[in-house]
Amino acid sequence: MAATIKDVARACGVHVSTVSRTFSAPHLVNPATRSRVLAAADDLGYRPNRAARALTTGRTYNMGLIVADIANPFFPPLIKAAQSQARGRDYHVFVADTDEDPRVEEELIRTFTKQVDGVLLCSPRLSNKMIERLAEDVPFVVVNRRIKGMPSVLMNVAQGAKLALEHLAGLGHRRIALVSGPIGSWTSNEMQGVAAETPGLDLIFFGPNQPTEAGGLSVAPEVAACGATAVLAYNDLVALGLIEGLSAMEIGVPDQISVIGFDDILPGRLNRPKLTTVAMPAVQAGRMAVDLLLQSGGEGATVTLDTALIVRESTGRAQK
Amino acid sequence: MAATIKDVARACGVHVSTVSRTFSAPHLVNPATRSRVLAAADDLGYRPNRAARALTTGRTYNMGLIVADIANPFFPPLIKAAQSQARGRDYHVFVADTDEDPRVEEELIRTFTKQVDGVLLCSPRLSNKMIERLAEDVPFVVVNRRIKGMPSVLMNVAQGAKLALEHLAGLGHRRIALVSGPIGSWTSNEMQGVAAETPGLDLIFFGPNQPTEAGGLSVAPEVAACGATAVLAYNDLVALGLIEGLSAMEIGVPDQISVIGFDDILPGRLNRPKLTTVAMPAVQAGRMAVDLLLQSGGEGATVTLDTALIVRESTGRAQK
DNA sequence: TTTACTGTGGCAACCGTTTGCAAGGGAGGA
DNA sequence: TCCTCCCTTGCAAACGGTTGCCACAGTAAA
Repeated sequence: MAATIKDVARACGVHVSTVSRTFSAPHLVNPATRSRVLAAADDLGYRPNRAARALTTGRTYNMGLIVADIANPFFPPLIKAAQSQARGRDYHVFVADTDEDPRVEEELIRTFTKQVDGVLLCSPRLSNKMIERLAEDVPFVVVNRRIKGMPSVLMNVAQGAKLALEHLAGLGHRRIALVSGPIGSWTSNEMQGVAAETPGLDLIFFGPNQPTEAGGLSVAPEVAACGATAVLAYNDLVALGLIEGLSAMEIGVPDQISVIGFDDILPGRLNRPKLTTVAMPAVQAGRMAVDLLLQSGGEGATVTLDTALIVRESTGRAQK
Repeated sequence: MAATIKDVARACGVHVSTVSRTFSAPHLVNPATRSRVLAAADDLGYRPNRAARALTTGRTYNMGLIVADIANPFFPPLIKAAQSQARGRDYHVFVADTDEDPRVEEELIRTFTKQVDGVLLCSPRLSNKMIERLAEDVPFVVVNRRIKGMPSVLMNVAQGAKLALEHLAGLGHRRIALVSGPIGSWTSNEMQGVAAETPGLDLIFFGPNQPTEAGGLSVAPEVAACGATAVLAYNDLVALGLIEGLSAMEIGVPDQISVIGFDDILPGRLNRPKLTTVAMPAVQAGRMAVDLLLQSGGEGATVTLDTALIVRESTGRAQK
């Protein structure tokens, strides 16, 4: 069995409280004693049991990070950024995947409660109301969702969508397909909102769709049939699936249809044609989310991060 | 504050032990009492504190999953499979990323100790010796690494490499470049072993390399210069980077050089040319690893899973 | 010398749960 | 009627730490 605080105490003839203080309040113990304790601890391979410590202090020094789908390349950079930021603050991040299922999401949050000091909720599929209820048990920071009074990290999707639409308009596109994401996605709503407000465009909405390659693949026929010369897709995965589906139908991108995605994930950069996309500041968002959780103590600060249009090869002039 | 077992006990006039038993040993409590307790618990929104429970029982019903790089698309399917398998066994999986850094890996394992019942170590970068030492504190299942006496899930890399080399030989390739992965990678060693034993081939080794797109990109010039007509890459990411680098040098794949990867990740399927690769059974591996951890209690069972060659567009006949 | 601190370390309660032990009550058999 | 036995529940000690309080030096100030 692993050594406990008692073993260390016995080994160097002091009370457990002295050992405890050696680790959690070193200034309260005499340097000589302290080094004796440290030596004994090192000798026995003692490491404080974080779970036990959490029981009395209420702080676990862990945080949870819940994402809808780890397999979506958008998330890993965010996750890595959060983990490394947390590491710098002496925290650890536990990641869990909900499989896009709100029930799993809720269950996961419940499990995290009491095992972590807070949860980073990325692109949640739960309703605002539910999230607010769960927030009574554990502090949240939500990413890509706006909930009143709750700290959140937002990516400026509206701005990105605007840039994308302007880019398409500049290339002569008028009839544009909007391929949205899953129900309950804040991002999807933002996109649609901006598009609807932009004058002079002829929009066709498709959705809801799975936010994956498969989702894009399956709407490809409808998109092809609707007469749009350009597509704004929910995310890069959808865009990629769409291009795949389109080229299976011998429809060239960007020659016959232009496609823009969101996120700027790796496969989009490797794809032929390379994907034009709205880059989301995932790394920054991961970092900010951690900081917000640690600083705010649950108070509702909102951080909005800018997005940027990256023009590559999947968009071109509209054909007449 | 969240309700504790005491609140529930008080609310329905029984002792805490009765409440405890209602949840962890229901058959020991009178049905009438049980339902009273359940009602009160529900009323107060009581949920057992898993950390506190773990303190006495020694079981957390959590397991850790450590991967070298979540951003490598190879891992997410494995992670998802492990999570869903674990969920079916009433367990939860916490994922952490080491950034390919052995020190972070060790630190993470230490953090997990006592917070989980076991750790799934995927493609570890730590030395065998270190892993064995750490195994004294927490049970492991290692994936893609063979360590004596330790339960492990292996993917039959040797078989896959053999298939790949046969495929290349069949296409007339003789001079083949082997682009390996990071130091300490078992997979890399397996590949090299098989290649070295295959007669009639003229092999050139390149390595160690980062197991990423960047790694592939940076060896591209050397590979191009070495005169090989085909490349076996450590994984798909490296293969993709390589193709990218090669095409930047106006070298066509597969016309001038054939490339085979390992893993069968999504970007490889979307890439142009679509990547020929050795598919790794990541999903199966994730499931098996969970089962092994739960069943074996640390005993050293070894499971080997088959791989399969998937021929797509990045390989072709050798040019004379 | 007394007084008043200050630095150090022991004591014990507590965090939320589990669990071995024992006691009380009722039922059934002798 | 008395004795067992079983069912149900309470009691209290753990699990591995933390922390407020108190006591015991020394030390410096009065």
